[in-house]
Parts: sequence; structure tokens; C-alpha cells
Amino acid sequence: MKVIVIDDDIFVTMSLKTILESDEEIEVVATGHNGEEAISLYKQHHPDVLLMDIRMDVMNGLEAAEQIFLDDKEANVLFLTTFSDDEYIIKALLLGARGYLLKQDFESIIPAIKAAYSGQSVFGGQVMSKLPTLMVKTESDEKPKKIEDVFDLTHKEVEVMEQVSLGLNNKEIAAELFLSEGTVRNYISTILEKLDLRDRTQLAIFYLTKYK
Amino acid sequence: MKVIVIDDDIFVTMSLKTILESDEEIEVVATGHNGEEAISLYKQHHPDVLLMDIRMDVMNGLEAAEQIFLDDKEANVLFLTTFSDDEYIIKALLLGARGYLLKQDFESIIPAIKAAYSGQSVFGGQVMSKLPTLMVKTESDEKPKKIEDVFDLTHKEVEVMEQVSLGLNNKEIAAELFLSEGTVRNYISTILEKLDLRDRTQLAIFYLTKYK
DNA sequence: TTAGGAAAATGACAAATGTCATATGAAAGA
DNA sequence: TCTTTCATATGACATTTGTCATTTTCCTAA
Repeated sequence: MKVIVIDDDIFVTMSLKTILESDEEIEVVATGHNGEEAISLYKQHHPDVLLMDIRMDVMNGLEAAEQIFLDDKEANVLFLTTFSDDEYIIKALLLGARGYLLKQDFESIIPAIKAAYSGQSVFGGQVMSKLPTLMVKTESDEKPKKIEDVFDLTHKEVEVMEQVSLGLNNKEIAAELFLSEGTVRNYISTILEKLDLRDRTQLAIFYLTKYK
Repeated sequence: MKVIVIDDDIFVTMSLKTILESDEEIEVVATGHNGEEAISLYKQHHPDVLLMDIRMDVMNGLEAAEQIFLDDKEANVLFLTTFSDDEYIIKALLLGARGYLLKQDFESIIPAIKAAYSGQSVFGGQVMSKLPTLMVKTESDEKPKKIEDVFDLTHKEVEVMEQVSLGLNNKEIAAELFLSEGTVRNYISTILEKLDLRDRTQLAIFYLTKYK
């Protein structure tokens, strides 16, 4: 089984190489220290498994993986990270990574690599248990586009709309944004016209379902 | 490493036992054929890994796992299934399963078990790549509880609330549900009181964010 | 059989909402 | 410089909304 190891820290790559080669089935055919090296080494060796850090200078692991997947859809990429950086987990998954391992778990790296080699996906420690919550968060953070760009709303209009979508009435919004109640009404009136809606309830529904 | 294997089909448990024990580190301490056996065998042996089918008579794998996790939070439960039944994947994950393997991948079961034993989570074949879409789907149609049960709303009240959350005004709701406008108002009035909200906009927001 | 709880309705009223015309000052563009 | 747009504001107005008291009709469980 041919493996390539990529990590910023030369000490890490060295240690990993030693550990991995203590297993007779594994051969570390190359090591590298940034994303660009990862890409060229991958093309050169086409290893069975690519073990790669996420945070690196020059080019980070995620970008490198993206390139590599363009070249080889079936690549077995395992990410190796110090902490379970929440933001990266989802991205790694979506890219099609075979795994997301924690550097702490030294002994578990070999079984993980073997599982990945046999086509399984592997996730270290607590990573998996975080997934449900993470999924929800990132999915919902992804607004298709900024509403103000799509419908050409001014900054203030957007602010007012957000307050409406929190369930405030005009008086409360006025207090919240330091405006007169009449002004708030006017804003809402123009927002409704721009979005082709009838009343604040429709506005709140629209905003919540399309832009939240 | 002590392993217990649970599967409806005696042929499967036998084959697995043979395959697994070809690896010198693994010892199959027991086999069982339904969820209830799984629970009692687990309590008896406290194995390092429990390999279990999902679909079984008497008690299915998910229910059994739930019980087992109550007893031992750290249990390494690997599900074994014929097809990657979408509905089960999420449930298995939420329960805290260590893995979700496909029976087809015979050779990959051993590395998977070893990875699970070392604390990793393992997912067979295409299971992982399905996850992002599955998450979105199930998260969104999993209402925590029926709102009418939580807040003691009548059937009609629920209907009215749904119409409000679609953005209809009272006249439209009345037409839609064959009621008089006044009746609709009354309904809304009582709904608001029951849910401790002030107006229809808050009602729509509440319904959309908590029950949709 | 009777009491009680939906479901449905009406009328009256106050408050909130949305529209419109109009106005001013500031900033940005032509 | 002139014009437009934005942010802000007011007053008047019609409409919608929410509340309350009260009534009728069914249906069901005691």
C-alpha cells in the first residue's frame, strides 16, 4: 500500500513515516510540506492513500484536495488535523475526503489508513458526533445570495426587514433603530413593494424561508 | 479484541465469525440473532466491538443499540447492513454508532473493526457521500413534536395557523377553510393566547422556525 | 339525559398596519 | 451645479388585525 504524507511540520512527516512503515503493508513513497507539493507528488506517484494536514502555508489541504479530486475522482484523501476544526469538517466531507483524523490519536492512524484503503470512510475521535449539529449550522448559514443585492434594498431597509422577521411591531422597531414609527412604516411599505408582498407577515415568511 | 456478531441470518454470523477469526487479534466471543440477544450478550461479555445487523425480527438493531448505549455510553457499535438504507444512516449516527458498514464489502470489515476499536468512526462505501443530502432532508422534516400536542391546539386551530404561516390574510383564510372572517379572527386570537404570542407575524415566525 | 366542549358565527371597538402626499437635509453622480 | 437617491419625518386615511361578549349548534362522555 503506497502512502504519501503531507504536513507543514517536517517533524510530523518524519514521525509519521516511521510509524507507518513499522507496518509491513505500508510504504511511504513520498512526503511533502504544502498543498502544491501534495498535488505534484500525487500526480507523480498516484498513492493508495494521501495523508494530509489541513492548515498549511502556500496552499492548504482543502484546496489541494480539490485539485487532486479533479484529477482522480477516486483518490483516498485522509485529512490530518490537530484540533477538530469545526469549519473544515463539512468542507472536507463535501469534497469527498475519505477521512478526518486527529493527530493526537497516533496508534489509530494505521487502522484508519487501512480502512480508507479498503474503501471506507474514517473519522477520528469526537468528529462524528459533532456532525449532526455542524450540518445544520452550515446548511442554514448558506444564504443563496444577499437579499439586498437581489432586490436592490438599501441598508436601512434590510435592517427593518430583519426586525420584522424577529416579530417586532412598528413601535418596537422604531425604538430599536432610533427612528419614528412613521418612518418604519414607510420603510416597510417600500420593502413590500420592492419584494411584491402584501404585509409584514408575508415579509417575515419570505425572509425566513428564503434567506435564513 | 473481543467482538460480538449479531445477524438474523445464521449463515452470515457463521461466515463473519470465520472471516474475523482469521485475524489473530480478533476473537468472536458470541453470536446472536436479534436485538434482544444483542443486549443480553453485550451485558454478559462487554465486547470491544459489537457488529450488528439493522433489520432483524424481535428487536431491530437500532433499538438494541439504544438500550446498549444507555448501559455503556462508550460502546463501539458497528452496524452492518445489506443496502445503505438511507433512513437508518442518520438514526444510527445520532445514536452514536461507531460505523455503518455494507455487508458486500467483505474484506473491508476487518480494517473497519480495527479502526472502530481504536476509537474512529467508519462508514462503508458510498455511505459518507450521501450524508450531506440526507442530513438536510431529515433535519428539516423532523418536527420535534406535534405542535397541537405541545400547546393543546384543536384541529381547526392548527389549520388556521398553517394558513397564517403561508401568508394569507383573514379573508383568504376564511375562504380557504369555509369559515367567516370573524371566526378566523377568533381562532387566531385564541391561538395567540395559547402560544403566548402577540400577532400573526410572530405566529408565522414561530411556526416556521420551530415546526417546519 | 344532561353538562360541557368543540366549532362556528356576529357585532362592536381599539390598536396596528399599510398607503400616500409631501417635506428636508445630506451625499453622491452627472 | 443640478439631479437623484437615501434617510428621515409628518399627517391623513382606509384597511386589517386582534379582543371581547355573546349566541347557536353539534357531539360526546358521565
